[in-house]
Amino acid sequence: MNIGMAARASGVSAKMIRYYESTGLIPKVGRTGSGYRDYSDKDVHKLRFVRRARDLGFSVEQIGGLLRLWEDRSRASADVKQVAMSHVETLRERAQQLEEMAATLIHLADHCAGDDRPDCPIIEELAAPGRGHVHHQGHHHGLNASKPG
Amino acid sequence: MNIGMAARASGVSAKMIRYYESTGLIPKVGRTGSGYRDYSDKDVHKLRFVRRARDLGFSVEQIGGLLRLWEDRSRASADVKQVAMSHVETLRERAQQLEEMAATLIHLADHCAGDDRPDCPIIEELAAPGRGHVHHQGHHHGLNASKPG
DNA sequence: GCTTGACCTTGCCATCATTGGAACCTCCAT
DNA sequence: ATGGAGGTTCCAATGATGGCAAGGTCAAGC
Repeated sequence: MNIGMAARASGVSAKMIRYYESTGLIPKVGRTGSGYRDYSDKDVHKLRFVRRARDLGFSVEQIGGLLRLWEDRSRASADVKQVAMSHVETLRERAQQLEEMAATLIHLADHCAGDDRPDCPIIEELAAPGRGHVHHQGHHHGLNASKPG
Repeated sequence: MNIGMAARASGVSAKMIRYYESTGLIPKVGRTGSGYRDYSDKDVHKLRFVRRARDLGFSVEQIGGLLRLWEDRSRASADVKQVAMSHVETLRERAQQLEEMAATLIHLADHCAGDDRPDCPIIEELAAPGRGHVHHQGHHHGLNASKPG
């Protein structure tokens, strides 16, 4: 099966399949005589696994761990559960931080008339860290890069 | 004031101050005879504004808009409020998606014994999209890049 | 057999915010 | 004068993905 077929069947773009292969997340597949990658149903199965884990917010690195767990028939279900629950915690922390930001903004906006006058407590609060509630969490990096939708 | 001082006073790293200047988010400041950037209290004020807006999850691009609104004394408070509320909505959507992922994982984990036996519905569900609840949202990019903590 | 179009290959660039490092220059205190 | 702290520029990397370009390949139709 060509990479395009595998992409359609797995929901992982051809681009990403090649990327996953290049990073070692998934093993190199065989090639046809002319150099085309050749995928088996089993390969597609693995790609679907990756896709679903991505949909659940696991990083590619974490998925590497999940794949290893998947293929290790002797591992305890507790090992998998531990990874899953640890990820749940991370997800919830992120969600809560986003909601805290939203709450702070709502709070600021509540005091803004929202009419055609220029006075705006939102801007003023951003400009002058007065009595406001803007939580500054430490390094917050790439927070905006998360555009899940 | 040197860039290091300005960094400490604003909470924006010197590195990022230079970056913001290079992208035009903040205007170029004056230089001393020897080429050092020289910051006034007003410059630091602006940097603090940027910092606080970043803490609230605004993108650098959005902050550009906020700075323009800040400096436009004739703009209506409604304009600011609109930007803020629109951002609130974005934040809440992201938060909800993260929570949906968490809920799905919790659901899977609920059916996992979490003991030393290998049978694990979490892995099985990832492997075989059976009756599960994994929501696959479309493009979801950079979801993991958001490591807020 | 030749053309056409769809598909594959590799490789490089862009994103977004941020950090790190190298190589070099400047300031200040000893 | 020397050392160290801190400034300057430029380049690279992160993570996951999309996009584009130049070229090879395959299958269908003429």
